[in-house]
Amino acid sequence: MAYASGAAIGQAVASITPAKARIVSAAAGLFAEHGVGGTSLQMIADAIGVTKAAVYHQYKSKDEIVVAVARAELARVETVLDAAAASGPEQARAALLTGMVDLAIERRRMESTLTGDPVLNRAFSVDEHFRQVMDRLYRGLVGQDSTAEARMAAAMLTAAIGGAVMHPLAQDLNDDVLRSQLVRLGRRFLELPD
Amino acid sequence: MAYASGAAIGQAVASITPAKARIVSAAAGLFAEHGVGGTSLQMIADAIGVTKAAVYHQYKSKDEIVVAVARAELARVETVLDAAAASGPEQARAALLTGMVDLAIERRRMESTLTGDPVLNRAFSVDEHFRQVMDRLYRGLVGQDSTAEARMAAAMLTAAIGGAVMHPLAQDLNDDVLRSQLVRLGRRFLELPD
DNA sequence: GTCTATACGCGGATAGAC
DNA sequence: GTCTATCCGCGTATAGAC
Repeated sequence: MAYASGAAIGQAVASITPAKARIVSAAAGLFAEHGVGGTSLQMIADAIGVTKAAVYHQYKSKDEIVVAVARAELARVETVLDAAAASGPEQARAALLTGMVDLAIERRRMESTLTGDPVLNRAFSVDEHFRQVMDRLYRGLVGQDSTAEARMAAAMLTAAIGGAVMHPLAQDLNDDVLRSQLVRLGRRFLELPD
Repeated sequence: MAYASGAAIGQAVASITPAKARIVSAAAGLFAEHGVGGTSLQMIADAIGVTKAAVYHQYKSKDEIVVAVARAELARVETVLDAAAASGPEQARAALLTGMVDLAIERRRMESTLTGDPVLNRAFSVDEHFRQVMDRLYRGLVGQDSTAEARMAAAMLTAAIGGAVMHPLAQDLNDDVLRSQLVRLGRRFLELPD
């Protein structure tokens, strides 16, 4: 399959009908569990109790569903960025850290797919809007300077958060413990005071 | 597909014939690029220039190939652990850190699949031998205590290293810069002296 | 160890009725 | 919006010759 040009990811969120929303929601969960490649339209259809044809009536291809899921997830990151920006320049970094931690915990299962799935990643990596959002995120975390060290710190921090929530070692920790530890330890990457 | 019980992953490394080694090597590369679900036996066969049937002669199912790949990768982690242990208790943590960094850089492209692929992850997470190796790894990194914080620190550090090497922000850094930054920031995270 | 040939089901995708 | 029915290709897997 060709998997859509990432350009579509960044488009304005089209009017989402309830039927489409159900599909995107179900698809997101299945992608998280089986990966994009391991999720069939039949599985998505079954999950919401309709036939494949009904799914196809909403989205012309699996590709479009992938894009819709990616777009929805990206929107959540933007929400965090906006909220952090609104909290003022002083607390922006800390707010960004806690916001990203919350987001990662919320979608715990999903996280690995979002950051690791080859299909999703390829779609994302060529998408301009996605890059802009990520750029905002990294700048918010490490500041304006684009030294190798600053970039690596941001890379490691986001990878650490995303990877830790679904890590086997963290499986038996409840969300609250997980959150507090992630925020606390995450500060070490940013060299923020405890 | 049923995907093998993880138990098989931990079995002693069977005598690996050259034919099997070629398959495992090709499969590992393809898994990294397309994910496990996105990789067909036809792709593996094509990659090494034989037919599907020839592949099936070596491994009775795709499942077995997945297990073999996982086992091979786990063995590399064990090698790092053994080397670190041999370096003496004083330098063990630092040696472990640099060893894991080297390993991650070596398989840069591969890393996301290893840590993120749902199929691989599920096979791993129920595998006893895998857990033992990971236990050794995180004990080596954060010490004997099994507090939530220690476990989270180990999870975050391994995720950070694995995730950072394939991170968009690190894409334009050469291996040497990447290595030194990872070790430096990793040490800071572990609160080891510079 | 590798091949050709083949079975069988599932995946994505479409047509047309309700 | 959803259905039934159908198409086609590819995926896994097996049999048997060389």
